[in-house]
Amino acid sequence: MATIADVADYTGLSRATVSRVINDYPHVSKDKRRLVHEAMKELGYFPNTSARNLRNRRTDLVAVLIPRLTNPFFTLILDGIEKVAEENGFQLIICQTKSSKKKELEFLNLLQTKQVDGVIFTSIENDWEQIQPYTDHGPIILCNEYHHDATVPMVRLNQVQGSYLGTKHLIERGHQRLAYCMGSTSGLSNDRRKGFFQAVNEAGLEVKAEWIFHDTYTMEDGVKTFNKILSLTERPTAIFTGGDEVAAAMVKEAKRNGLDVPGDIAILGFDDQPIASMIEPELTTIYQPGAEIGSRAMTIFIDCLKGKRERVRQSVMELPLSLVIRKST
Amino acid sequence: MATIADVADYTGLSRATVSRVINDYPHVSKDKRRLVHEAMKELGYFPNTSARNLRNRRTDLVAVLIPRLTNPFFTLILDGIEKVAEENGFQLIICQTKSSKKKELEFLNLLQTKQVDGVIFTSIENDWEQIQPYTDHGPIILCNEYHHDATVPMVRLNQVQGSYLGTKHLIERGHQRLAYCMGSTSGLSNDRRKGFFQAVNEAGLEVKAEWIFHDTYTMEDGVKTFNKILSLTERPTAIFTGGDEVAAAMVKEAKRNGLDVPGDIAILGFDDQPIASMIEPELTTIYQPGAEIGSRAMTIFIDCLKGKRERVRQSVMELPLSLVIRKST
DNA sequence: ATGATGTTTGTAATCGATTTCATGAAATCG
DNA sequence: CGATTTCATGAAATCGATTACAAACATCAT
Repeated sequence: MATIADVADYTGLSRATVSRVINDYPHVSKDKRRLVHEAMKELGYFPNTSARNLRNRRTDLVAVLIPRLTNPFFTLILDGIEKVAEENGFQLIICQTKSSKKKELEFLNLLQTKQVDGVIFTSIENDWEQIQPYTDHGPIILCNEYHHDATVPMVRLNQVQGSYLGTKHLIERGHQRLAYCMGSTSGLSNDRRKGFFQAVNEAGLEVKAEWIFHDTYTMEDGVKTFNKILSLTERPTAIFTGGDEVAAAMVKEAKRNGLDVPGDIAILGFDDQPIASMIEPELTTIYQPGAEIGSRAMTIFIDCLKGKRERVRQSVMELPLSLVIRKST
Repeated sequence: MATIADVADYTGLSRATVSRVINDYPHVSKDKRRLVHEAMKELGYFPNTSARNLRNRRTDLVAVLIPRLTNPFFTLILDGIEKVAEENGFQLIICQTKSSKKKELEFLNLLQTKQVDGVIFTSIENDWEQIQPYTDHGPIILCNEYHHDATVPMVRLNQVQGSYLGTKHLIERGHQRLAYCMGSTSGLSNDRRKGFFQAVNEAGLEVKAEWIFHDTYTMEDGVKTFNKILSLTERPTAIFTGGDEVAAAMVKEAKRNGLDVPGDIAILGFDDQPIASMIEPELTTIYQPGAEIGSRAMTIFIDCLKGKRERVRQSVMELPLSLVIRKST
């Protein structure tokens, strides 16, 4: 492969001048500029990125930590990140953590070894205490995650507001007995729970303990939980779910039981995934602007890198969720 | 940041010895080895990747070209690629082409400038003629794509066999009048068409021209096409579709029209996407082993890089599709 | 003791760019 | 016209590692 020295020799100029041409610096005469361009083409020369990175102490590479590539919500975030990255000449390295603490830390090596300029987390497994030391080595942004004591910029979704919105919608449709059905008890769930009860309390409604369900992640879980709800003597007339899959499964199960949705029972999804508009009736659900938080996070990242923004100070940007009213409520 | 020279100074050893310790070479005495490790920890030293890459003439980075990050089939491929990459110490740079010829070529710059060791295409827009020159700069693998005149390894799905399988299944269920409904007229579509007619001809069935539909990509298209089918005087009893979304839309529309699936009309999906098992009735569909071709492609890539395999010779690996029988046929 | 062999370490070249500083030539100014 | 500024170019240092080669020393067989 041809190097800058080859181009210099070929043209009879110095490496410095060739470099100036490559980087389009001023103070190079028209002829030499042309001469160099011709030589580059003639020799099939391309600047070596590793050499440039070494010298420039930058790689224009960003590591994006993502739990699962096959989770559409995270690829949506990735898509948003990519858009801004592409516009600004950054490349992304994908780091699939599979929600493993160990892997997460391993990927942070990329930062220490300067293989990347910085890191964007789209989910975080370790405690902040573990992550904090790495902030010395470059910008770290939390996207779709919130850690109380994190000393970096965070972009998150306002889950409280989102589930408040959805719950209020159910109440406005006249429902008095609401079931709440969630996955884990993570920070995300807590927020949603908070929004749910905020709306419920505001309306002066009561929610019985037996109307609250946890550990409902998959479609199978959804079917099980739905049947539990059916068997209740005082049965809720609306269900707030933690995801569209679960909601879709419930709709399916409701119809199998001869119930009309939303006539007999209303079901609210979460996430506005493709399924939401594919089933009958189409799901009313809550849209999370995944691409949007990705773009925002990347924009903030770039600002940090350019020093336009403090990178080791906590800052929180919160984006609202929105209600997508369809036919299931 | 500390450099190898700092570690050398700190320990009173030479950079060479420190390097030997970093890379775990033999012929370093126990004490010095320990000494160096202590110094590295003490100084917070991490080897600089750009410097190593420059010297080693490798980056352990692979560019993966993908049309859309939000397309689940491609993220499945990506997932397969990632698995093997991770096992072998490679990182992936994602290059979203959005099916643009221009972007595709731009990303190939990464190869010329040695930012990556090679490239895996999961879709290809340009003619091979445009791509061919880049093979000089490192391994290029085609994954999920086939170009007749490409001089590189290709891993592809046997679409002919897949659609033959699906069509045969419809015929075995007793259907005599089959509708065929596809998206574009790309190579992929041609293959599927071939498999379809292979099965149809084998069974001695006739397919009327009016039972063939094109340009059916989205759910809306699916609804439209379905209604066209409904309005036919001699109506097909089974529909072979180009994707699960389209099939799902058709199922929905069939039910809306009071038709029983599969009783009145059978509908076959393609791709086995999550929706397939979420709708009622669950879709019979054709599974494409996306992760599998990804893994295979990455494995081949590594072999090429290590010189274990010719990298500028055409080779084709074909993986079979399989039928997932559910309730819609 | 001698030479052969193996271990441990260091010196210096190298990978391929960018950039500081110096220098001479050309342009501008009073 | 001399002084000053701007332009065009090159020499050489630098970024931070790896490695070929050489040298010093220890080990071992003869």
